[in-house]
Amino acid sequence: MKALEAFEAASRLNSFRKAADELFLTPSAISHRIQSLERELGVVLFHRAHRAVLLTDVGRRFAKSIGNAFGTIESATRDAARTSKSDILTIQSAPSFAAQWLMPRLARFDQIGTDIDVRLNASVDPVDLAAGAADFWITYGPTLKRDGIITELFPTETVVVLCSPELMRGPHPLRKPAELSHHTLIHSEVNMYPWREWLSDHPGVSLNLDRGARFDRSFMAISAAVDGRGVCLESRLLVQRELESGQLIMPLGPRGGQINGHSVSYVGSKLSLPKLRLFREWMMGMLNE
Amino acid sequence: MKALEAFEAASRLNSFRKAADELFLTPSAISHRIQSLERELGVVLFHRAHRAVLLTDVGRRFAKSIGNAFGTIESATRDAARTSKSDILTIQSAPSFAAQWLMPRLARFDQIGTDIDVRLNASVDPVDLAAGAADFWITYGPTLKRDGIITELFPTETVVVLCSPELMRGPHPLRKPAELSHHTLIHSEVNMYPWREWLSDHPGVSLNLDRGARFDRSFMAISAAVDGRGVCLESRLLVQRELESGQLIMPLGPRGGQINGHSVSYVGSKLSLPKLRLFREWMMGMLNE
DNA sequence: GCTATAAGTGAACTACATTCAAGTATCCAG
DNA sequence: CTGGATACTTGAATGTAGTTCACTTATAGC
Repeated sequence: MKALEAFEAASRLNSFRKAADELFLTPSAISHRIQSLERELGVVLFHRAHRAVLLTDVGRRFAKSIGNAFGTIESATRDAARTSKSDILTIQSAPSFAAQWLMPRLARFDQIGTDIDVRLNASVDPVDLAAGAADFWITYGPTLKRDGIITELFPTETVVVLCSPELMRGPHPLRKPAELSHHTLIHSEVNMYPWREWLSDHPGVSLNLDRGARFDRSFMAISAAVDGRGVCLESRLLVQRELESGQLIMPLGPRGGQINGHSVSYVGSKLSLPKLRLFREWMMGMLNE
Repeated sequence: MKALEAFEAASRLNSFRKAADELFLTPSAISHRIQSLERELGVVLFHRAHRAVLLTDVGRRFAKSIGNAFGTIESATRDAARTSKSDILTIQSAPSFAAQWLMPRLARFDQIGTDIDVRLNASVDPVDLAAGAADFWITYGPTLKRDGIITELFPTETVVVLCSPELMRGPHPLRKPAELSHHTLIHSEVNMYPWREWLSDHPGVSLNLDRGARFDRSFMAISAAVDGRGVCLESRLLVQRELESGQLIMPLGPRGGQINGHSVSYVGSKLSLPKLRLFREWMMGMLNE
């Protein structure tokens, strides 16, 4: 093994002395190494001439292969060394969950010392888990079953009415469902529990569902509500941060419509990989907190 | 370096214990080696789980490259080890010189301990020395100069009349040139000193040049003479063996026509290769003996 | 809860590679 | 032609790096 190292250098430099210099050894060491290699192979690798060494035919062929091998080893070593984390975990997530839940918590995952680098793609595009396009796929809404793919539902989410605390200090503080009529409704178009559903759970309240702002992403609706532009109806899962910081409040209380919106899918057999198991465990733990 | 060996085995077998068994070491040694490799690279290569190890992402990538590199090293080692001689020297030679001079002497060249394997092609086809089709090209007759190609003339050859000793015991022993008329002439068609030339060097002798056997290769003419089928006119260079063994004699004495028939060509710059220099020296030495 | 297995740790040892010193061979300069 | 310089070889002495050992930790199966 070490003999090969010496041979590689000596064959490249056509000199034991130069090889010795390169490997910070004495020429004697190179000579010993090459000799042991020649003994092992039963073949003369160098012609010892004048005051130089010259490769034999086998030596030249051997040097070529060994040179290649050392090249790949070197580049592989460089590649490995410049990597910081050992594992890369790719997550494709529904944009709102990514923005509202994952992103704020990912820093904490980095800090539990797992040496895993998380790549987060926020997109609604379908992803081919089996092909390895991502390790986890977090979706909102119904999912389809596939062979080998495990889909786990998130804990049941509660959809509540949310608004900025500023709004309570305005001319029409919101204390009862009926008072919603004084406020701008913020609609999330893909929401599984939209204002229409809310209305049917609150008979006696009448609202004009045509007015208000419409967004196709929940995180935009939430952002609008934080800005005081109206009242939104979103899952508490997505607004934990805003509730904790006081940017949003639940004017009609913490109760609300129950939905099973989010789920996470992954290739079942890949759960043996530590990076998958660790992340799944961490995320499920956080979700159930 | 040794760490890579351990890593290669461990990654392939997914177990330190099995890697240890394969390398005739203790699992502890593998553990130390892998750890030093991980320290060097600054990257975790294996997840240590339960009672097994599992490659990380970088580990897997690294293992792939290292595996390839070890594969080429192994096959190169096998190739080199199954070679017997270190160098292969390819000679293309005029057929008669190959058969009559080279072949009988090559065994002696093998025995001077140069670790060179000689491949001999007996053919009159032109050979592209510059392209490495052969190391030496031995030709008979005129040669053309080319850039970088050195052509050395052989020592002057003497062309003599030759016949089987049997012929001397027949009804017409051959003692004077004029007595040739009683014998069958054997013609070598490519000969530079044919019977016609011999005749003009021996005025007063008359021979019918149309009769007799004709061969396009000297070695066939010589063989015919050995078989007692007639008298041939060949270079002493090609019949040394037959003269020594007594299969042929020079009935009219050792003097004869002087020609410069054979020459050897080679790429000048390749003479620095020991195999070329050694063979050229050996052959020139033998020719001048 | 107990046993068996696999890997991790740190100290002690040992073997092997390296160095050292002397030798050989070749080349070049005076 | 002689003497110095260079490059590799050789064999013994040395020193370090890699291995083993004894023990620990952790997990899985019974």
